[in-house]
Order: sequence, then structure tokens, then C-alpha cells
Amino acid sequence: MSSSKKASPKAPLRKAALVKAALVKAPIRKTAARKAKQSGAAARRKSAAPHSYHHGDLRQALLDATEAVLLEKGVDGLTLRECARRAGVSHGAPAHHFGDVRGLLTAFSTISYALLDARMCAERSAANPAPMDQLIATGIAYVEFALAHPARFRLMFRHERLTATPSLLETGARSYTHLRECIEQIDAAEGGDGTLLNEKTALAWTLVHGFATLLLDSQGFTLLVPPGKAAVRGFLDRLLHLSSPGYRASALPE
Amino acid sequence: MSSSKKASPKAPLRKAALVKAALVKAPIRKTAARKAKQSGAAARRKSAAPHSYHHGDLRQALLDATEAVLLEKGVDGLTLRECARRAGVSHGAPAHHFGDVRGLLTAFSTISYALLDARMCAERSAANPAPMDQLIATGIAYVEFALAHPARFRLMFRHERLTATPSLLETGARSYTHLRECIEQIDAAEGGDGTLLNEKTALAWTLVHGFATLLLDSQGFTLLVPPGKAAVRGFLDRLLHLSSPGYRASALPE
DNA sequence: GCACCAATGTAGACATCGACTAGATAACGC
DNA sequence: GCGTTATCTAGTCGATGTCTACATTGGTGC
Repeated sequence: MSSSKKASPKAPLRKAALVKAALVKAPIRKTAARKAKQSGAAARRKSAAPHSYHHGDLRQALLDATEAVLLEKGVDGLTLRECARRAGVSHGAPAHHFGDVRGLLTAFSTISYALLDARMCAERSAANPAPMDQLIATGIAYVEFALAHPARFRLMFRHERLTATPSLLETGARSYTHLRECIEQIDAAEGGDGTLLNEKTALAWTLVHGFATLLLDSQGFTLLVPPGKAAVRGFLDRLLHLSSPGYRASALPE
Repeated sequence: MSSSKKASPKAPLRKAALVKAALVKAPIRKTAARKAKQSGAAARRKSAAPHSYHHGDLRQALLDATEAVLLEKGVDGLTLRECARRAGVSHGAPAHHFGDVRGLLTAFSTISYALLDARMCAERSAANPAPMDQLIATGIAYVEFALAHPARFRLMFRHERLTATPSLLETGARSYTHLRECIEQIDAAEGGDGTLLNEKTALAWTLVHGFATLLLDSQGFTLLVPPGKAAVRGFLDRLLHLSSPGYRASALPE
């Protein structure tokens, strides 16, 4: 039973369940149900606002709970029931908003991609307008998002846990678009003829994604990178500069 | 085996369970247990070899089952009980060899890292001895391992599902060592003074790891890369060549 | 006002999972 | 042979995702 723990706020719920169990299949009395409802609402919302049987904004509450659980336990430690508990709601309630766990994770990932896009936009517009600086700022934004939201970032690429909805694909494509635009700007500034644009875009994406992924998931890689947020940023900056001839090349070196 | 049960290989097992359940706490009769044992062994091994209560090589059988399940269902679809079923053994048996599911996955990952190392060794020794060719061959080996064994590769970096045993860390460090040696060879050939060696190693690792990871886990990245194994290899080759000035640089460009 | 309805939430059931335990069996050293 | 140890079976427990039946609510149409 979901109310098996934490005596105080959920006690009435458990009491109602016990009453029902004792009556064995008897119809739930409305009075008991009403009491359970009210204190349940009290538990789920700290405010003194009037409660109701319905949550009010369960969808957002579940997304918030998802973020909290992801932070604490990672993608694999996340369960639908835990999110429901944190939202102060029964374990079946999320189904009305997200269908199943894939639906919840997909919605959460879509939001995460939008956050990544927002960060890349912000860093890009704050950076020097020189094309290479634009690319570097965009790449750093990508990595810093991953480091700031590791569980979000990991989930975004766990497509076996997600459903490829149109909005997920659309928001997911935006980070690519940013990099692509930067590469095209560099190519134009260098008087390039558009050769190797796919390769150059892939090089930039590969670099920032590989860096973020290894930093998050490889013990050994961490030893290569100096500790501290500023030092990591500086290291990444050097990496991007080391590869900068590749973005300007008009033909393959060597 | 007095009871005729060719219909289902597990019928005798189930029957024995029912018998035991019916007797409720009564000691298991050795005759029934023996029958269950023998046909259980028959189910687990297709050969006509003499069966025994003990599997003989359950550890390897579980690792084989792990590979099969990973191929079919991915890391998240793998369960200890499914591996036990495929090995023809009860669901508790794996605990004696791997402790828990983390132990099984850790052992499997250690083997996978060794396979990656073997592949990198082979490609490296088969390549042109020129330092840059050595690096490119090593990088391609890394990516081709990931593409050939996607579930293995993904598991290797899911450290929240693994235990950092010494052998895992040791085998896991070898791929880094390969890249590092290639970078040092290039630096020596260019008459470098060893500056930026960490950055250059990270650049190479980042590139191949990001490429492999994106190719496996990003729908959008796949669109950048031409289809087909040879085309992917060629694309990666161009990426590595594009970044080649970075490995030779004696200082940061620009 | 008011009856109805779709949306939302609760509670229980079910199969399955990982982990743990007690006990059965086999292999091995003596 | 005999005892010790490793291996395997079967049962149990709490937890999970999903499904279903039912309760509650807010709104819509009359």
C-alpha cells in the first residue's frame, strides 16, 4: 500500500484504506473518503489554500518531482510511483497526464531540450559576433548545460526510454541547428565554398558531445581535465581552439 | 523419471513445487527433487551429455545469456532472472557467481573493455606505422567496436550500474593508453615539447567517443553521416583528418 | 438551478523484478 | 568413506509498471 510509511500526513489515508479493507468490498463511505481527501491535499500542498480532490497542477508537479528524483537517483532510479508520492498523489494518477513512464520521461526530455536551446541562444547572443567565437560559445553552452543538468542530459539521449514524438524531435534538432549555423558563418567568413559542411558540423557536435559525455560518464577522462568549473571551461576552450583549423579548412589537411 | 513430461521441460519443476506446496512445510522428498533436477538439466543443455545438479559452467553461460539479452533488449531490458532462465537455471543461482546484477554487469563490462583493447591493438598493429595513421586507426577501432557492439559499449559507460572493481578500472584505462601513446608519438615526430598533451589526448578521445555515442544515440546525428559501414568509416576518417592539425600543433591556433 | 459528462484522482490486482533465506545436492580434500 | 565447501533450488519479501473499477469534481448544456 502506498501509504505504508510516514505516519503523520497520510495517516487518514491509511485509516480509510484500513476501514475499507475491514469492510471487504463494501462501498466507500463518502465521509471517510472526504476526510482522506482533505488531509491528502494538505500533505501534497504546503500552502493553506483550499484543497480539492483534484490536484490543480499535477502535470507540473510530476515534472518537478521527476527533476528532483533524477537529481537524487539518476535516470534508472526514477520510478513513476516515487514521482506520484512526491506529488502527494496516488500511484495511478500520473497515467492521466503522461500515459506511462515513457510519456513522463518524453515530456521531461522535451522540456530539457528546450532548456538546452535557451542556454545556447543566450550564450550565443552574449558572445563576440566573430563566427569562431560564436561556435565556441555555443559549444561551451552545450557542455555547461550537460554539466549543470547531468541527469537531464543523460536522459535526453536514452532514446530507448523515450517516445519519438514530433515535439521531442523538433526541440531535439535545435542544438544541431545552432552548431550548423555557426559552421556556415565560419565557412562564409573564410570564403569557403560549402564543402565539408556536414563533416565540420559533425566535428563540432562530436567534440562537445563527447566532451560532455566523457566528463559525466568516464572516470578516466576526468583525470585529464583540471578540476573546477572555470578550469573545465578553459580546457574545453583549448580543445575547441585546437580543432579550429578544421572548421576553417577548405579541403582535408595532409 | 517416472512422470512423463515431454510437453514442457519445466513441468517436472513446477510439479515438484506443487507437491511441496501441497505438503506445506513438509521436508522435500529426495525422489521428487531428484526427478526435478534431472529434467531441469535436460532442459538447460541440449546435448546428450550426462547431466548434473550443477551446471558445469554457469558463469560463462550467464555471460553468454547477458550478451544475448543485451543484444535483444538493451541494458535496461536485461534482468537477472531472464539470464538465469536462458542458462536453464533457477533465478537465485546467478548470485553465487556474480553476487547481484551489478556484479554480472561489471564482469561483462570488464570483458567488453578487454575486447575493445584487443580490437584497438589489432587495428593499430595492422596500420601504417606513421604516427598519425596510428592514431586514426586506433580511433576508427574505437568507433567500430562501439558500432559492432552497441549494447556492450553503452553498458561500459553506465557506471551507475557497475561497480568500480580494480580489473574494471584497469581494462577500462587501456583505451586511453592507446590514444595517449599515439598522441605522444605524433608529438615526438613533430619535434614537440610535450605541451598540450592532455588536451590533444582529450581531443582525440572526445572525438571518437562523441562520434560513436552520437551515432548510437542521436537520431539527428545519423542524418549527417552517410549510411553504410564503409561510408561511416570514411566520414570518421575525414573528421580525424580535419582535426589533425590540432594533434600536431605546438601552441594553440589563433 | 440542475442533471449529466469528461477529466481527474483513488485503490486494488497482477505479473515481474532484485534480493534474501533455508535447504538440497555435488564436488573435492582428507 | 567423511566432512567441508561450493553450487543450485525454491520460497519469500517489498517494490515496480500497468490495468481496471470506481469516486470526485468542474464544467456544459438545458
